[in-house]
Amino acid sequence: MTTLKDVADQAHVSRMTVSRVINHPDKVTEEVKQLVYQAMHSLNYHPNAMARALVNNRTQIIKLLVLEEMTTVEPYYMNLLTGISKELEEHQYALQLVTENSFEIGTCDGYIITGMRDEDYQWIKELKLPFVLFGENRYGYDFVDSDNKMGGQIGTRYAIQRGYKHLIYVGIDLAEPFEYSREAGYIQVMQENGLEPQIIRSTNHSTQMQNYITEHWEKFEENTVFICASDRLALGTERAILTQKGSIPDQYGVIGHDSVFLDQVAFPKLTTIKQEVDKMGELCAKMLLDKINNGNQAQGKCVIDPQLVIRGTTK
Amino acid sequence: MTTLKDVADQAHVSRMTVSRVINHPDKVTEEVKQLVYQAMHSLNYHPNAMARALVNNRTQIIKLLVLEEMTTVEPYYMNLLTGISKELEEHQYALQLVTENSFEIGTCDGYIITGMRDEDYQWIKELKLPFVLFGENRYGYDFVDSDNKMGGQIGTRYAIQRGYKHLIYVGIDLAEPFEYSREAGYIQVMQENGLEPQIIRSTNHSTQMQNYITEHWEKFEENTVFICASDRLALGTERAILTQKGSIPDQYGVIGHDSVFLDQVAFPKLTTIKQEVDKMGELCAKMLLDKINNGNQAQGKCVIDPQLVIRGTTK
DNA sequence: ATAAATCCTGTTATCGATAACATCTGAGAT
DNA sequence: ATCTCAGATGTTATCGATAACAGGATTTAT
Repeated sequence: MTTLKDVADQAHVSRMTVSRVINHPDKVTEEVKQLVYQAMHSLNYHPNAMARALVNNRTQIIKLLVLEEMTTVEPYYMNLLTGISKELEEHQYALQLVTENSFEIGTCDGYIITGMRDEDYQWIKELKLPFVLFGENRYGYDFVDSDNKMGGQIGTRYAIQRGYKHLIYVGIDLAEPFEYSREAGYIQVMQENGLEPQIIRSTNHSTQMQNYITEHWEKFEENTVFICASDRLALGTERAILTQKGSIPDQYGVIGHDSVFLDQVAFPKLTTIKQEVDKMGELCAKMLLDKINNGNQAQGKCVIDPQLVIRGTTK
Repeated sequence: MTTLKDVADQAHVSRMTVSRVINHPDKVTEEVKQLVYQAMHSLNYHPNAMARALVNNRTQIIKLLVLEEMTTVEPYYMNLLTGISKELEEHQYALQLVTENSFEIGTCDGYIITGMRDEDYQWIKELKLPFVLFGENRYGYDFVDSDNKMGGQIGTRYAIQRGYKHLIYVGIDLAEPFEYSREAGYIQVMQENGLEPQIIRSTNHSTQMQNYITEHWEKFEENTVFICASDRLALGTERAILTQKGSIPDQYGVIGHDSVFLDQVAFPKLTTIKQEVDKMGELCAKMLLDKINNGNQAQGKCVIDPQLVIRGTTK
C-alpha cells in the first residue's frame, strides 16, 4: 500500500505538505499542490482511513439502527441500505447494521435510525452522537422522508381525474406522522373538489384488509377507487375485489403507496405512489455526515417528492 | 474514552502487559492477569478498534458484494444482512455494502459475495483477499447455503404424505446450482416412490407463472400439488388456481420455497420450505473471519437444513 | 532601510495499540 | 556458590496520518 511518505518522497516535499494538500489545500502553493497531485495520482495513493480515524478520534463508522421487528420490515429497506451505503462509501465511512436496540451500542460517529415508534423517543434523546431519522416525526428531530402529504394528494387527484366517483382512503391503523400526512393530503384534495372524505383503517396486513373489504363488500358501489396508504393494503384490497368478482380497473380502482417490490408482485400490478427510497438513503447519509462535520448542528428536515406510477389497477 | 494506558496505570503494570493480557494471555502470570481484568472491568475498557486496525494492517471492514440487480433482489437479503452484521459486530468488524460491481473496490479485509452469475466467476478468481460466497457453486469456492437438495426432498415427501396424487415440480428457468439441487431432491424422492417426475420451468416472476398455469389449466387434474422452487412462483401458481376456480388446498396444493415475506403476503398463506437466512448470514461472516485469521485457508462448504413450514396451501 | 507581519513548509509529538527486543528475576545445574 | 536459562515484564520503535509549533523566506509598514 502506498502511504503518505511515498507520495512525499516522490514529490520531494515533506509528509506534512502532502497531508495539507489533502486537508487544507488553501495553505499550499499552487505549484507544490500540482506536484503532489501528480505524485498521488501516479502512485495511486489513497489515504489510510484507519490512521486517519485514529488521529482524528473518529471511527469512520455509521450505525443504522432498525428498531422495527425484522419480520415486519418492509422490503424497501434494501433500497435504503443501498442508498446509505453508496453515500457513505464515497466518504470512507463504513455502515454497520444494528437490529437489537440495546443502549450498549458500541462506538461509532453517528446513527441513522429507522422504524421509530413512540416509545423510542424516550431514549433517543439521551443519545450524545449525531443522528438522523428516516421517517418524519413530530419532535423536531432531523429527518428524511418523502412528502407524505403530497403523496396523498397526488393519488387522490389522479383518481378524480380518471373519473372515479367514490374515493375511499384506506389508512394504516397506526398513530404515526407519515400516516396522518398521507390522510391529510387526501382530505385536502377531497375538500378542494367539494367531495366528502371517507376513510377506513386497517392494520398493515394484506389479509386483514382483504377480510374487511370482503365482509363489507355490499357497501362499495361500482366506480369506487381505494387509495391505500401502503402496497400491502392495496394488495389485500385488490384480492378482495377480485374474489368478489369486481372488475379492476373499470368498476374498481386501487392505488398503493411505496412502490417497492409488492406492487410488482400484485396482479394486476399496482398503480402506486412511488418513493425513491435509494435517494432518501443517500440523503440520510449526507445529512448525518454534515452533522458530524458541523458540530452536531441541527439540519432540519429533508423531504423529497413522491411520484405516481401508473399500472394496471386504475383506469 | 479509557485507553490501554489508563488500565495499565490502575493495575500498576505497563501498557504492554495489558496488551498481552488481551492478546497472549498465556504469557502473563495468573496474578497479574486478574489485576488487569479487574482494572479493565472497573474502567469499562474497550480496545480501540482503529488503533488495532492500524498496527495490524487490518481495516476491520468486510464488504458485502451484491451482484444482482437491486430490483431483482429478494427481500430476504435483509435477513442475510442482519445475520452477517450480528456476527461481525461481535468481532469489531464493520460491514460495508457494495452494489456496483466495480473492480475498484477499495480496501477491506474480505468479501461476502452474493447474487453470483456465471460470468462473475471470471473476475472473482482474481480477488486477492479472502471471500465467501452466499449460495452454492460448482467451482469449489467456499460457500454457505441451505441444503437445496434436502429442500426439494422435504417438500416432495410431505406432498406424498398428504395424499396428493400428481406432484409437479415448478422450477426457475435458470442454470444455477441451487435450482439443479432442488430439482434433484424432488426427482430422487419421486423415484424412490415409483413416481414419474414432471417438471415445468418459468422465469422467477409470479405473473409469468400465473399465465403459464392459466393457459395450460386443462392439463392439471385435481389432486395435484405444485412444488415450487420459490415463493414467487408459488404465489403466481396460487393465483392462477384461484382464478380458475380450483380450490386450495383440497383440489390443488402449492408448496413454496424460501419463506421470507412473500409466503406471508399470499392468500392463503403458503406452505413453504423455510431457509434460515439470518443464520446463513452469521455463518458467512464466521467463515470469512476464520479465513482471514488463518491465512486465507479454504474452509469448504457450509450447508444448513431447511425446514418445512405448513400453512394454508396444502391439505 | 529596518522592524514587523505574513506566508509557506518542515519538525516533533501524538492518537492507541502491538511486535521485537531488552532487562530482570529466580529455579535448577554444576 | 556461581552460571545458565527460561519465564515474566518493561522499553522502544512502529503503523499512517495530523495538529501544534518552529523556522525560513518574502512582503509590508514606518
